[in-house]
Amino acid sequence: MYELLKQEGAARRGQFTTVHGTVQTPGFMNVATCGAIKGALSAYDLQAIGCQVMLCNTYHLHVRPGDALVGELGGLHRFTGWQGPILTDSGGFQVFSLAGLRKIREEGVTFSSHVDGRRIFMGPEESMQIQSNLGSTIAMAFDECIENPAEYHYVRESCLRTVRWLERCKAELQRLNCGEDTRNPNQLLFGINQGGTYVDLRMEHMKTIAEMDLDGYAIGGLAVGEPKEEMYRIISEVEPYMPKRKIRYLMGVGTPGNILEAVRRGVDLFDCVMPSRNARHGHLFTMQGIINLNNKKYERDEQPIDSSCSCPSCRGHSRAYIRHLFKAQEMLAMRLCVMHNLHFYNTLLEKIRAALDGGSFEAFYSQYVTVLDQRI
RNA sequence: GGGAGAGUUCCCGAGCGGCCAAAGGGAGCAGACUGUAAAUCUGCCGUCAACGACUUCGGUGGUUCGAAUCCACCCUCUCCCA
Repeated sequence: MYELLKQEGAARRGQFTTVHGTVQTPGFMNVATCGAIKGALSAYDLQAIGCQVMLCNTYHLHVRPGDALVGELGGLHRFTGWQGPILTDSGGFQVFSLAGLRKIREEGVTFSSHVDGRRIFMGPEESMQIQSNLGSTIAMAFDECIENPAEYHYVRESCLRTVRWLERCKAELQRLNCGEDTRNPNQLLFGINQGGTYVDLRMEHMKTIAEMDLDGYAIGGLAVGEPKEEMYRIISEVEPYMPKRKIRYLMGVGTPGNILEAVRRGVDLFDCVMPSRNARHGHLFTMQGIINLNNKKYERDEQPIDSSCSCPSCRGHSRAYIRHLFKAQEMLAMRLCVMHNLHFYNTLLEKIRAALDGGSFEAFYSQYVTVLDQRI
């Protein structure tokens, strides 16, 4: 259940209560596609970096180790050791990212497994069954994340199909939640807005799904190649049609600046692989901007990654040391950097919440919106 | 002392008369990354006044229109026999 606590312009401060705990919003969800944050972080580490929600992936866990196995072992919470809220993405993004390996039909999508090539069929029902087996707190509707650019006609047909798929998802999850052996009878369902870069299709689609009384509403299919101004415009245009009393999630976004802009336009939840992936590649986020620790200029830099940061990595580790660990290909380099970047994202959202609480979000926004995405 | 083999650009290592500034790795330097097929991928990597020029393949001479590639001697290293 979403509760709106305070508003500054379109920006919302709220909280979202689930059976696995309450999420303070705006909030960031930490991506653990295969049940773990890449970079050797355990569920225990998630507490240290201020994680509120863990995000796992339906397709990936279905391929390996198999949702039946996870279910048999008590579901994702027990399996991973993370007791807080878990959101499972539906596999819709893989319809986009595994484009070369799949075929879309009305019933669903056939994938060639990226692991062993075997054929995998996933439609709305299958996606819900898998997510039910996984026992996540929040299930995402199975959608088609459309590539960009795409033809108007194709996008319109795809949106209509995504609506039909959403109806099937909702019906299937209701059925599963009533089952006797269900892992989480309270499993929630979020719908996903699509429409590419066509504002009229976006609005029409949003209006349609807004009437379906879902537990939350996501905007998908953004940050897939379009200019960021276009993404901001689409969020602004679609936002008025999103239910005010439901939580709103912008999928897969983004840079710290993107997040600030989206919060300002009324978004509550985010997830992104950028902090973890970039960390593994030596790119670190700080309140002063972005640094690349691989650069020679940090060879003798005794400062921590970010002097104003209180994460475990910034306590007692210098840039010079972590740079050395990268060059020596020590796993600790990635671990320290992933912890820092995720701590940074979770803390950034915490700062945004504090600003909203204090009525100073606009000031915070203008101070940091350009600084944070800058290379220094 | 005798015999066999090897010395290539920062390192390893291909090349064995022109298509060679010299394959491929590695190292180094820089860039990308947005619901993760990503500890990945891309670019640069002899020098310069740079769509061209110059200097490189242990050293010195030589053969040839042309040599990293062939010949002679020398230096260094490795292995085998004494």
